[in-house]
Amino acid sequence: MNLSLPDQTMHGSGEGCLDEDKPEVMLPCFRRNAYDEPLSSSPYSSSSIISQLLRKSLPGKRAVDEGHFYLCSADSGQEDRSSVSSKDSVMEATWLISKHIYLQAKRARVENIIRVMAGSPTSRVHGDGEKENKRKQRLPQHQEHNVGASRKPGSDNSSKDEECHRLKEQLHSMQRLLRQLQEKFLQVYHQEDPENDDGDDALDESTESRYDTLKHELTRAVSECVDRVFRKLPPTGLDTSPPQRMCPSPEINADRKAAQEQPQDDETPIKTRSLEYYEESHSPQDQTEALSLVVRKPVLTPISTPSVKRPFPLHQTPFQFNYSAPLHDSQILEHLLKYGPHSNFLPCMPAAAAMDRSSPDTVDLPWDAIAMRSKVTSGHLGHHPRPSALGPVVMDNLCLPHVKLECGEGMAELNIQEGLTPSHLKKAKLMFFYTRYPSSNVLKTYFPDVKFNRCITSQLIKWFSNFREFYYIQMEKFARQSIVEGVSDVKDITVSRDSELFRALNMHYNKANDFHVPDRFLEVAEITLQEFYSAVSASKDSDPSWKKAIYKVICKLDSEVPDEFKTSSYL
DNA sequence: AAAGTTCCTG
DNA sequence: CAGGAACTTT
Repeated sequence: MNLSLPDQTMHGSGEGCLDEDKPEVMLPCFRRNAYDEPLSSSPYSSSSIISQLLRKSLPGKRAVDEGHFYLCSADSGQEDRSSVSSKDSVMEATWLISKHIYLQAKRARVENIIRVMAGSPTSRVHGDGEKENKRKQRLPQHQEHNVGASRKPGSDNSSKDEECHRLKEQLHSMQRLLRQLQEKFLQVYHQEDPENDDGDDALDESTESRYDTLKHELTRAVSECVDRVFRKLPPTGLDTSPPQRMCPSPEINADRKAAQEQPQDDETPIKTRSLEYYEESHSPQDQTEALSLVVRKPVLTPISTPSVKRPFPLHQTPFQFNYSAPLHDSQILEHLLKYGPHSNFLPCMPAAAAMDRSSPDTVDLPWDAIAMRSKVTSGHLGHHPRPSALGPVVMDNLCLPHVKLECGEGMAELNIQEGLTPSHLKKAKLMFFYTRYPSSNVLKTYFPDVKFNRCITSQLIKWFSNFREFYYIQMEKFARQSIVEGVSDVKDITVSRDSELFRALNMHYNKANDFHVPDRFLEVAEITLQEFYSAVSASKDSDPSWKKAIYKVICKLDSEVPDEFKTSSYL
């Protein structure tokens, strides 16, 4: 059956916002591809999707392998495969993949609906259930509700509803992740692109391979996601949970308390739920800090090494996660986003990259068995000599079954994770060590997993405003204190990691003390303190706006926030 | 007018 | 930290 997909999805509203549920937001050149016919007769083949796509769009052969996708062959017949093509092709591929996923999933859903309807003859024939009115201009908050013919069919067909919801959720989840991936691609390119005057051949080379790897992993991940969607279609609209492989016990680092707070997904629908989290006792003192550090740890799989590989470079802050919503299946993508393609630590697809070398079409691993979720609270407030090395390590992994969660009942919208989570707050705090006055643009790029709107933006800005407030209050306080203590020379004003001031600040922005505060911040703090000291010493504080001058100085001391922070849920 | 800040409160 | 008022800046 050739299910031509409804095409009302093609009114690209120019450009602009990467509004969520608009998978159609594609580059023009992808809008009219020959997607109308199923790309593959076997929707369950998880790997060759991209290949098929490529083969389809370009008769030529050399496509996938080199990681170079020449997609718009039709339009750009004269396109010279010069240097630029690589970059563009990657992005295009990304978009294409995105589109493809959407269509595949959509088709899956349609099939599902049809299948369901087959069982209930009375159902309306136009079960198209999908006519998302991309009306939502702004005020994104509001729930575009869940289309779908099976919205409130009556009192039965609950399984049908669930399926639809689940599918849609997955779609959204994947779309969001894809968008993030796309952004990441762009970021990466924009970073290494501008003036490569450094002209290191070595650098170029490594960059090249980086992209290749990234691309391949993305491709694989996407394929998996698509495949996953299909696998999810229950033959009978019911249980599809594949055999679940329990995850071995996690290794818990002694110095870490474990997690708590289990998201609102308590009522996990029946089966699928295997062990969710390993709950460890956690010190009551930590309770107050709703923040939890979550670290992914490789699930022990046949191939994973016995020793737990540290999921992050020593010099780097450990990744912490905190999903405020149940994870979806597209964890591979999430992983890519968070850890990057070179993390050598693919919890979702254990060593997929590594082992996959030989068989491109491999990976038939049941997601349910691999997908896992780790969680851990940021316990201890103790001081670690090497915070960054220790990091929040304890975690637990679990085989997260697939989706569940139907938010409440009305479930006006899928779990799009609209708001900012405690993890975001934590991340923002750490970012403060680098920038005290981040522009909204910076915020946008550093919080790729956040769907920005006025509220979110203001909230983030407000956060930094609050951070600054605390910061300046501390500065003034300590400046006055040192004056009282008789410090007579500005030169005697210093800020080291041993300083009380630093302690206070660190406690505020890095409570868990698992982040290595950059030296630069110490410098900035010192300068700030000196500014306050000088001002107060000179009795400038008599002027109602004496702080303004200081603010002006400080805002110029902002520095770039490390790229690691750009990953979606870093921290 | 809108965005961004600071300041003050709770 | 969120809200809101007041003010500055664009």
